[in-house]
Amino acid sequence: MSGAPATIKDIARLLGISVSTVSRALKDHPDISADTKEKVNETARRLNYRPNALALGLKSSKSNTIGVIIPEIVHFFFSSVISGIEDAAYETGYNVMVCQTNEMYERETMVAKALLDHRVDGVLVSVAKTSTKFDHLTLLQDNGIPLVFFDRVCAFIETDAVVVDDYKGAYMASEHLISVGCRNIVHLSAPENLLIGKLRKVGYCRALEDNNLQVDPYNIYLCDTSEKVEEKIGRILDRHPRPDGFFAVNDSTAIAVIQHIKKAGLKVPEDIAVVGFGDGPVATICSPTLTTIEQNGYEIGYEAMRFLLDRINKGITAIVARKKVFAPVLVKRESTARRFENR
Amino acid sequence: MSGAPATIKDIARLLGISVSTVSRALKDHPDISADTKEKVNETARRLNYRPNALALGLKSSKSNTIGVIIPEIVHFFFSSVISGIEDAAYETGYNVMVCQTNEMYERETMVAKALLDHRVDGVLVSVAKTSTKFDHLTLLQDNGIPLVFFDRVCAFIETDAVVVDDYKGAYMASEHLISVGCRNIVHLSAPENLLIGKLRKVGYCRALEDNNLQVDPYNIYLCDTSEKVEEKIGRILDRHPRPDGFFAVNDSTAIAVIQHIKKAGLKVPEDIAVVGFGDGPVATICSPTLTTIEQNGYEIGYEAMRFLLDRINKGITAIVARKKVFAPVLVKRESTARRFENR
DNA sequence: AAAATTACTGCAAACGTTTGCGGTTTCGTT
DNA sequence: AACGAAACCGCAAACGTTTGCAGTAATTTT
Repeated sequence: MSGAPATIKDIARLLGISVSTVSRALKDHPDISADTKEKVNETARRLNYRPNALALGLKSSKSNTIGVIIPEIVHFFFSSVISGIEDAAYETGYNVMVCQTNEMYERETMVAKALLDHRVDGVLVSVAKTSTKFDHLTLLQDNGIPLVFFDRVCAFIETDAVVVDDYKGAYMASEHLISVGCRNIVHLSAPENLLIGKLRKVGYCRALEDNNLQVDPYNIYLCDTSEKVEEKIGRILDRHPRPDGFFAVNDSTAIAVIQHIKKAGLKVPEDIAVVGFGDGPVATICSPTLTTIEQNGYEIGYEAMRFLLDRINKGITAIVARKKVFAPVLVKRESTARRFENR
Repeated sequence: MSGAPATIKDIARLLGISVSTVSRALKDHPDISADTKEKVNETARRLNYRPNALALGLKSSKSNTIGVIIPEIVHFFFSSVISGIEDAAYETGYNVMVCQTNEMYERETMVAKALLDHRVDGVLVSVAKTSTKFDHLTLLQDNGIPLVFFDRVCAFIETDAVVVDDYKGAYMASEHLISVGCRNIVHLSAPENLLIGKLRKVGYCRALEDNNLQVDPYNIYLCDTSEKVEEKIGRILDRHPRPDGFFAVNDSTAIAVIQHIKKAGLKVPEDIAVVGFGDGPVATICSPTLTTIEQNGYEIGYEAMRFLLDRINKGITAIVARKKVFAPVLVKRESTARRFENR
């Protein structure tokens, strides 16, 4: 009852015919008589025969598996991406190997190699914060494994990418803060080696400049987690003049800021307005609800998978690098809901 | 540059030696001279040689891959579980295939077969809400693939399981509501075919009985998502006498309830106290913050993976079914923070 | 009745690895 | 000078599958 899975050989032995006949019968090959096919199929069913994907993969150099390299799974945006990838993969008969890097470069290189070992047909990757070298990714490409980036793109590698328009999103967020009267806006940013960190910062700067506000370098903090907010928020709120707006690089940072502002006895949005990035479920749960930039992880994952399938089917080199850029949407909520204060 | 991965044959051909020698050299076999080993290793490095896991798997009937069947990835608890599994797998050199069922029985059967096809070394599963037949899971066992359940256990299959003590958690939650003076407590429950749904309901009932409160069947609603809350909350709040406490089967349901109570002009916890289950990050972000039962997904995933590794190493039948039950912890927050009202 | 067709089926190689066994060298002993 | 033993190395089979080719039997054509 509980043994090794049945093979084509087992069927052949049981029926006293050759494995090639069994193989052809199972694939409904015209060479095989209806009678034999019937018998083979019946026996296959009875033994719960299932073709060995490793053998198939070895023979065809196709594993029907794709890899996903992702910084953190426990994260609304990233888990949404995986969900989109999963659904797209399921529809097309692919399996998904998920590898979490926990933002560590070393682990990223390890999992890239593991995916190569497994001869995955393609890899979707969002790079870790700490990754500055990318040999492990070009290694995949050099071995004929197509790559598609999502969200965290690596600028040094020429391939497809699926992202939201980080620059524009940041610009909209910052301009919205200006439009509700903020004049001293702090930006809590992600590291610059991440393209999203850089682009969102540039969007912030540009929005200020276009609205005749000075970009004060002291208003830009490297601060992209709630832990770092904990560390730095005290100093920031004590500054004179006190900032009147925050644009945080992601929602959880923004919410941490809101909580600390409230704890300090100040009011959001009256004293300080806050905007996040991502529009996760927390944005509607916190109080006040959070104005933020929508970023549809599911769609991003789904589209990235479509790109990858294209590359798998057409050959890795057949396509020039494409880019799918989702337009960001500003979702206005309570954390910026105040009357315009003209000066 | 961008071709098929190098094989042991390529190395053999390049060096004019046999594949067996190369294979042994790479494994540092004593039969092979230091000189040859040196040359082989150098060439392997130069060609970026990586052993083909499919070939290894075929030969050894071990894929070094485990499968995870999970209802929904975009879910704090489940993604935490995956994260724990991932980390434990990474430490032990396993890869993880993640399959999302979206709570659909049909999809669960499909992914189970796909995992069987890939000859995964074991499977971790949390069953879908709609699953009432489990042939697809016994199929795995019958093929020698060990199974371990986490959270959503299937009572009809004899194998290891890792869960929190749902009964006790529900008991604690309900008793806590009673202790802050609630006398008319509604339970929003999950379907009974889910063991967690059943156990949490029983815990609720028992807590009431033990405290000399009648269990009113009308106080138990099948309602385990925020959408269902939307549907049913109006009728519930209109009842006379109005409920003064809610014990929801999970946090997102609890928070949806809180939001609707507030919208109805009532106060939490003064008019109605609310307890959830899960202790996700939302519990500290919502307002009032949510009293809830802690459920450490990461630990559950990690431990489930340990169980599975045990079974993989010792053989599927060598172990009697074990159960790891995490003790639930009641985390008291604002949603039940009110003075005790003795009658 | 012989030849040609049709309808089936089997052999063997290949995918990339591992490994038991046997085969050559090369030495050191006597 | 001859022998045994190290020290190296290669052959071939096996894992489960597919597939070109060749083979055999039955049926049709001439």
